Amino acid sequence: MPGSPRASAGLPAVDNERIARVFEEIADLLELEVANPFRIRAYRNAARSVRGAESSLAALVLAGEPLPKLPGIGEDLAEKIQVISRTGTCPLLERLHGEVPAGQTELLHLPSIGPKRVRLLHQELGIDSLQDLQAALGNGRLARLHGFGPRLLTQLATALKARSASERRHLQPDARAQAEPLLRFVRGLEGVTDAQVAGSLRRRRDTIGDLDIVLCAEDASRVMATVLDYPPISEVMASGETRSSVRLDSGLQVDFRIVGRQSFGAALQYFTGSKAHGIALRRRARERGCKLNEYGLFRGDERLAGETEEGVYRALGLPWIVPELREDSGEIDAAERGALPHLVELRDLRGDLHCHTRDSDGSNSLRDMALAAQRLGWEYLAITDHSQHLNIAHGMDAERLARQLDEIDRVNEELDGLTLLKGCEVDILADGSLDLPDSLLERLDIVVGAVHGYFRLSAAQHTRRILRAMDSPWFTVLAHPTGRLLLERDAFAVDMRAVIRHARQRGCFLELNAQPQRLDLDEHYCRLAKEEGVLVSIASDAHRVFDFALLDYGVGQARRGWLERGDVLNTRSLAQLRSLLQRSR
DNA sequence: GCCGTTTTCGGCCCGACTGTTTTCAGTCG
Ligand SMILES: Nc1nc2c(ncn2[C@H]2C[C@H](O)[C@@H](COP(=O)(O)OP(=O)(O)OP(=O)(O)O)O2)c(=O)[nH]1
Ligand SMILES: [Mg+2]
Ligand SMILES: [Mg+2]
Ligand SMILES: [Zn+2]
Repeated sequence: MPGSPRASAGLPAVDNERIARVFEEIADLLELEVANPFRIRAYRNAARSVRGAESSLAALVLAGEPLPKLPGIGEDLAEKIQVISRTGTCPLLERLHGEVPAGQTELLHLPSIGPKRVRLLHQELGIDSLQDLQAALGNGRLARLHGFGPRLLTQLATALKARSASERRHLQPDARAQAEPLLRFVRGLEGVTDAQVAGSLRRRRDTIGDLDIVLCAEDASRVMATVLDYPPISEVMASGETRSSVRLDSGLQVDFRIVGRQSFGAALQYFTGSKAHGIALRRRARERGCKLNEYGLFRGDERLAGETEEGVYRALGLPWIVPELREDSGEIDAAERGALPHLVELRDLRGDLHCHTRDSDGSNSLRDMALAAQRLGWEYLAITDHSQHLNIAHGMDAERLARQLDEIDRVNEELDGLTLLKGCEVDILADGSLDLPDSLLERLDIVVGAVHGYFRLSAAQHTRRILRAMDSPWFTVLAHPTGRLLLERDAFAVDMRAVIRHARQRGCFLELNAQPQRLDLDEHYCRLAKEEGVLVSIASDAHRVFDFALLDYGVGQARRGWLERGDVLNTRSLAQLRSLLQRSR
C-alpha cells in the first residue's frame, strides 16, 4: 500500500483531517446504501468534531493516551478513531467499499442527485460512474427515468461539462468581488428594503461554496422575478416564491431568500448558518417549547421574535453571537454563560510583522511600503524580505540584507510616528537550520522563519525541523505554519501542538498569514495557540502597498479562532512588542 | 450512532422547490 499510515518515530501519519475524511466517506457510502439518516448524520457530525479537535487524535492513540471527550463521538466512534489512527481505515469502510460500486460517490456529489437517484440510475440503466452518466445523457435514455425531467437533465449536463469549475470552492476576495455588484443590483430593485450577504461569506470562512443572499421585501414573488433579471445569471436552477438558486456566468452559485420585514432577522440567522449552529438553536427552541424557523421563533401561533437576529437570540435566552463564531463549537455554551470572547478587530492592530519590498519579490520600494504603513496610522512595520535560499523570490544573501538594514536606518530617520523593524523571512532549511548566519540574524529585531520547500517530509520530520528552527536564539515568529494553499495544496503534516508548546517554551510566536489563499494558521490552530498561551501575529505578508488591506482577512480568521486583542502579538505597543521580541538569548 | 434539569430508549431542525405526486418523495438550503 503506498504511503503506509504506520507511524514512524512516535508520530502518526494519520492526522485529524484524514480521520474526518474516513468518517465522511463512510457517511457517503451509508447514504448510498440508504441507511438510517440519523446514523449518517452521526458520521458527518463526527467528521466535524474530529476536525475541531485540538490534539492530533492519532498521536494520542499511538502514545497510549486516552482520547478527549469530543461532542458526537461515543463509544463506537471512539473505537473507530483508534483503529483508523493505526491503520488509516476501518473494517466498516472496507466493507462498504466492497458493497458500493466505486463511481457512485462521484454521482452522489452531483447537484440534485441523492442516494435514491443513484440507485435508480444503477438499477434501471446500469449507470455507476460519471462516464456512464455522460454516455446516457448523450443517447437520451435518461429522460425515460422517473423524476428525470428536462430541467434536471440540463442541470446534469452543465454539471458534467464544467464539473471541476462548479464543484470548486472560492476564495473570499473572489466571492466578495461577485457579491458586491450583485448586492448593489438587488438593493436597487423596487420593493427591496434590505439585502444582506449570509452563509459562509458572512461567517468569514476561509473558502466559500456559494453566495447566500437574504432579501427583505413584502411582495416576494414579484421581487423574485426582478432578481432573476440580474444580467450575469446564466442558469436558474430552481426558482419559487421565496427562494431561488442560480448560477452566474463565472460558475458561482447564488442562493436567494426573500422574506418580509417581520421575518428578516430569523431568515438572516437561518441563512447565515452554520447548519450545525442553526440546528443547535432549533433544538434549543424546541427544548423551550418553541419552534424556530426562517420566519421567526414561535410558541404555538404566537411570534416571539423574528424581525431582528438579536431578538431571536434574546428570545432564546442568549446574547447575539457574531457570525464568525457560529459553528456549533462551543459558542452557544459560552453565550449562555455570558462568556463570549471580545474578538480582536482590525483597528486593534498597531502594525504588521511580515512584508516584502522590491529587495526580494515585492513590488514597491522599502520607503513606499513604510509611507503606506505610516498613512495607516501604525506604530511599526517589520520589513521581512526573503533569504537567499529562495532565489526564485530574489532572496537576499547576508551582504544584501546588511545593505537593507542601513537603508532601514535611513528611512526611519524621516518617518513620523512609524518605526520600521529590521527583519527577514528566513527559510527554514530541510534540516531545521536557518538560511542566514547568526552574525546577521543577531542584528535583526525580528526573524520570521518560514518553510518554503521539502513539504513531503513526514509529520515527525517536519515537527523536528520546526522545533529545531525555534531553537535558534534569533528565531521569533513561525510564518504560515502549515504551508497550506487553499484550493491547491493541503497543509503539510506536522504535530502542531508540539510546535505551539515549543514556541511557548522558547518565547516564539506563530503567524496567522492573512493572504486569502493561506489564512494559515486556520481557526482550529488559533484556538490551540490561545489555549496554550502563544500569541499570534496577524500578518499581511504584503508584497505591495495595497496588500496591507489583506489584514482584514486575517482578522476574520482570527475571530473564527476565538482570538481576542490580548491573544494577538501585533496589538501590542511598540515598547511592549520590543520586549516580547527580546528573547532570553 | 449519539445522547440525557424530559435520561439508557426514543427521539434526532424545519421548510422550499421539483416532478407527474393527485397527497408525496427526493433533494437541497
Ligand atoms: N436549518 C437548516 N439550515 C440549513 C441547512 N442546510 C443549510 N442551511 C442554512 C445554513 C447555511 O449556512 C445556509 C447556507 O447554506 P450553504 O449550503 O450555502 O452553506 P454555507 O454557506 O454555510 O457554506 P458553503 O461555503 O456555501 O458551502 O443555509 C439545513 O439542513 N438545515
Ligand atoms: Mg453558502
Ligand atoms: Mg447556499
Ligand atoms: Zn512572505
